[in-house]
Amino acid sequence: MDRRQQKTRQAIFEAFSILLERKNFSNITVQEIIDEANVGRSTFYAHFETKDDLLKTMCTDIFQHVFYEDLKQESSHDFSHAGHDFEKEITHILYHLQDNRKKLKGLFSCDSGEIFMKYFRGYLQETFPSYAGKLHQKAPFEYVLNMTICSFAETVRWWISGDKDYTPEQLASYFMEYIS
Amino acid sequence: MDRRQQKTRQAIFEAFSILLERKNFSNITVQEIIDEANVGRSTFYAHFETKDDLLKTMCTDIFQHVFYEDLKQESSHDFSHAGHDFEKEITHILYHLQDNRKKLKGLFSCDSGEIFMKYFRGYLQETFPSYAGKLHQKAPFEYVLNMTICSFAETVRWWISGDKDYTPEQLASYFMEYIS
DNA sequence: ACGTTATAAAACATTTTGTTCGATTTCTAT
DNA sequence: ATAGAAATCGAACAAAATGTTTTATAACGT
Repeated sequence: MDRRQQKTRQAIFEAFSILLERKNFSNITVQEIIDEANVGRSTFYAHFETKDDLLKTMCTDIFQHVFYEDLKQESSHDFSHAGHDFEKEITHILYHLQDNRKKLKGLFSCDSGEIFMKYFRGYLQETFPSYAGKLHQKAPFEYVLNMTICSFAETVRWWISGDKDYTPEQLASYFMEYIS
Repeated sequence: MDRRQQKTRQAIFEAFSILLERKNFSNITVQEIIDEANVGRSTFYAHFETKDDLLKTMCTDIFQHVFYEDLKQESSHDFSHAGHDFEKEITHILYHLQDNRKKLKGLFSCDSGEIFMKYFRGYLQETFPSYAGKLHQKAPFEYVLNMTICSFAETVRWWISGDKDYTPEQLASYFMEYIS
């Protein structure tokens, strides 16, 4: 990828991130984004179809890092094998999310939050079913799984949006206690 | 209130509700709303400042009914007295929400969902703290309360959005099992 | 150093928004 | 029933935002 493209892409991402902390996604105009990012109008549209597209791209971008590139580098995470510890797994994800705190905060805010959480839940669908399956409850599995995923996503949101100073270990233990 | 005002207000609410099931809040134009509602442009703006205002008004409108007018008519709900049963309380709320299923479904959908859930959680803040206070967990009260409220809101969303045919009693028991 | 490709800047058509005004209909109170 | 008040319609309008196109310039990779 061309250096210039990387630069503009990054500039737009950062500008967008900053603006999201200041105001709602729906009230942000393309004009404001390109002013903050200091790029031309046509350049924006060369990279993204619409503002929605920008948001979606940013979501996949972040989660791609958190769930694949970062996590995959560490060897100790084979979800499928028997002795695997769910709480440890959660803690690891929290560490990687913590590293992206700055980028994440804006995305959690009001309008964009809905889209962002949708993506987040999508990625959690890959990790959580194997754990939720072990909980034997009277409620339908479908319900328990959905709730477990939502609860984790909300836990992270509460942590990041509220600037809570808990460590990943603490937060993971609170979460585990809550869903147990 | 003038009959004409009631009629247009209702027509706009219904049109909006129908459109929300078809497409995202942010992609709905005022033009589409007034076409569907069959009212003039100036009439729309006589009732609501903006599309956002319409959404907010509709949210408060619904919850006002569900949490005050409907619930207050029944005598058996004194949250403060000692023998009060949380699960019964939940069940009651679910009954009233069920009556508004049609109106609610659109509001839960993507873009509007974030605003709607915010209002929903706001109303739950009045009911839930007294219950969440009784759960003694290691996690901060603030966290447990937030999670309990979110979990209930998500439970309702899952129920309504997914057209699940569980009775309020069933759903309440699933929820109670989940948070216990 | 060369051809290629991204960007900037400005101009533009289009869409959506929100306002205004006069004519018309519908309400309420008497 | 009727007169006065109030809400609606519809059309026209200004303002703002979107998305596209063009050309010249600058930065890139080989």
